[in-house]
Amino acid sequence: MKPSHRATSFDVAALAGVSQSAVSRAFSQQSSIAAETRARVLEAARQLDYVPNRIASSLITRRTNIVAVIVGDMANPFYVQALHCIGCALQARGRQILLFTVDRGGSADEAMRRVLQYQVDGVLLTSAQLSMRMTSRSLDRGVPIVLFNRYVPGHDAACVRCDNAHGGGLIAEAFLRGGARRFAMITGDPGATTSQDRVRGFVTRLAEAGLARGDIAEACGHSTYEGGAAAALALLDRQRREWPDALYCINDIMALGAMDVLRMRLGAAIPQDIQVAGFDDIPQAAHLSYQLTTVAQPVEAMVAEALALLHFDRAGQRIERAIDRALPGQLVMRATLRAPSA
Amino acid sequence: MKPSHRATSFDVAALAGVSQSAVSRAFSQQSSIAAETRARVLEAARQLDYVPNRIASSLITRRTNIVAVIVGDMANPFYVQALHCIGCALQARGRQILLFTVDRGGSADEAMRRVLQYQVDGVLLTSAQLSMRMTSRSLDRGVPIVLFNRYVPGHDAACVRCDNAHGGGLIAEAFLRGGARRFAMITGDPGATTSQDRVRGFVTRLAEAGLARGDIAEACGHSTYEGGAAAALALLDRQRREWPDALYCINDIMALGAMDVLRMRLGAAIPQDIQVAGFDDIPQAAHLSYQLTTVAQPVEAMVAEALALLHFDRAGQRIERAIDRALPGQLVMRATLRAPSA
DNA sequence: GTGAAAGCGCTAACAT
DNA sequence: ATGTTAGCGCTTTCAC
Repeated sequence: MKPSHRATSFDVAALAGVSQSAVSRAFSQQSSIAAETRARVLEAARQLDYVPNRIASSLITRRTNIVAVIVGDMANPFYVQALHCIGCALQARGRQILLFTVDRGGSADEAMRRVLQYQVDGVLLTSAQLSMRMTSRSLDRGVPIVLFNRYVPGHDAACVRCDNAHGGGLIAEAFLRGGARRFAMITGDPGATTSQDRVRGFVTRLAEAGLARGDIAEACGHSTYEGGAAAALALLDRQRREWPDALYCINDIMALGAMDVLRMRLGAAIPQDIQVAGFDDIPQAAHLSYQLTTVAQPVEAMVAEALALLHFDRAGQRIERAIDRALPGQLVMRATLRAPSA
Repeated sequence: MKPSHRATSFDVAALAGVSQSAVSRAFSQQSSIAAETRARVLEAARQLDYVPNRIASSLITRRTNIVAVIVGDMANPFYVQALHCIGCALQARGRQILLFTVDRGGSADEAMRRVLQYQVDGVLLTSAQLSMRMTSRSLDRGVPIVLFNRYVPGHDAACVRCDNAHGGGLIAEAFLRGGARRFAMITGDPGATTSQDRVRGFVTRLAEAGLARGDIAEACGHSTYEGGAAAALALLDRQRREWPDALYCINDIMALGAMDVLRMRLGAAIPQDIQVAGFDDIPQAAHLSYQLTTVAQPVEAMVAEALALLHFDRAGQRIERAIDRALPGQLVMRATLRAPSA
């Protein structure tokens, strides 16, 4: 017969005929306890369906094994992918995600205020802005923060990101190899370094080929399928002969919207009439309908790096600040770019 | 100057010149405390950047304000949508999600074992199987479980789902109105009631129109884009004249894969050569490239219902079991079905 | 190797 | 209305 309520370590101790602290030791790896005693405790625990209460233990150990993840844009498959990846990596280390969602482009300060109520071991922030003040509050309390793909110059928090400028350059080169002459781009949130860097790398590489930024048509879209579609329409809904022959979208989700408008609304053939490229390599980019050429972010490596920066091992220690790790992305050639003319 | 470590209620009490319990009361709504005292406490808390530690308080209140959400299929946009919706609804009530991911089709038992280490207020399970034994363990401990779209007959846990059979019928009727004669379907995990019900409703309605199940071609795909593509290929890669003129996919993500194979690999025109319908109404179904006719699940209502069944108000009380709430879905007509011939 | 005892930060009686 | 006190379930010295 089972107790109607959770068994505690005292219940187990009583059944096993040992002290309560022996029960605690039985469930800890590095405790000195006789193998025979541990076995007896574990058996008693099994009978009572006892599992140590991590919430209770965290009170004294000061580690909850919980990491807060603040996601700013669940509508972008890339961040879903990242979230999934973070979850797997964390679970493999016996930790869990406490999830906080923030409206697209919104401030994470409100979410952070809630985060601080829980004694989380660290905070991972994806695609959301966090004020300096809030960052300091968290860091001062000994709660490390790592920004995922959202570097803020002069910001105190550590940051892991794809080398966005480098990736933008990769796309520019691929376009040039494909024989593109007239360029256009769809940019994202002007305040986000992600967008800025992806644009800068692209423009810089084009400048090396003799193209002035003024010659590159551009529209700013908000980073959704619909945003990409609207931006493409604004950019290209005019006389066909004025069209660019290459369109760079600073992320895949907007590229999908742009492609659909191009083909379905404007009657363009891709890549014959216009070449298209994105950034991120979300799963949909590989769909047969799109076959989008893009830059793949090294998500797994980025997640591994981010978790490393959270410094779980040396809890409570001084947190290094202003770290910025940029990992190179990789060009994934698909069907929206012309193969280099041989 | 700030303390290098988190301030506690004692620190605040000392600064405000009150007792520690007064601090606790100041942060609780329904406590009797003089407005003047509360103000003084709150001001002291502000100075020390104090926030009550929910982990600590949950030890005595036995409520963590944390709800475990186990997600079995992050690759299916529908469950991402549901997760997002759950997060928003929960946050609005001051609660958070502790996220657990499980491999597609895998058992949630292992995740549940981890869930039980935390004192969560409830568990929401989407797209994953949970053994009876594990369900009982959770329920016996007073941790309520609600299955989201994964009804298991005879299972003890409460369940909220879309009326999948009804939805399947809706699709069958729409196909019939569109003049379809020869039917095919791509089913999902044979063990999942979601797939079974969607198939049953479809087949039943077709039977009423005089079609035997044996006349309906079918292939089983695993519920991904690739799975849908592979199933479509297996089902239709033969002489064109043998083709069905209507293809029902039991979820949208497989429908996208099937459509792409149909158009790009098999040269079919949709809906002229073959009509297609899905189920879920994921965001991609509305993309211009797909314009997929489907059944929209009432996600918001389902989430509201699921949270209601978690019974946050009456914590620790007897949990009703074997509840099954099926909410009707709604047909969303788009371009992959022919309009009824007038 | 094991038990006794002291907290971790908080809430909730219980007095006053 | 406020302070005092006793825990919530656990880990961790500290003796033995």
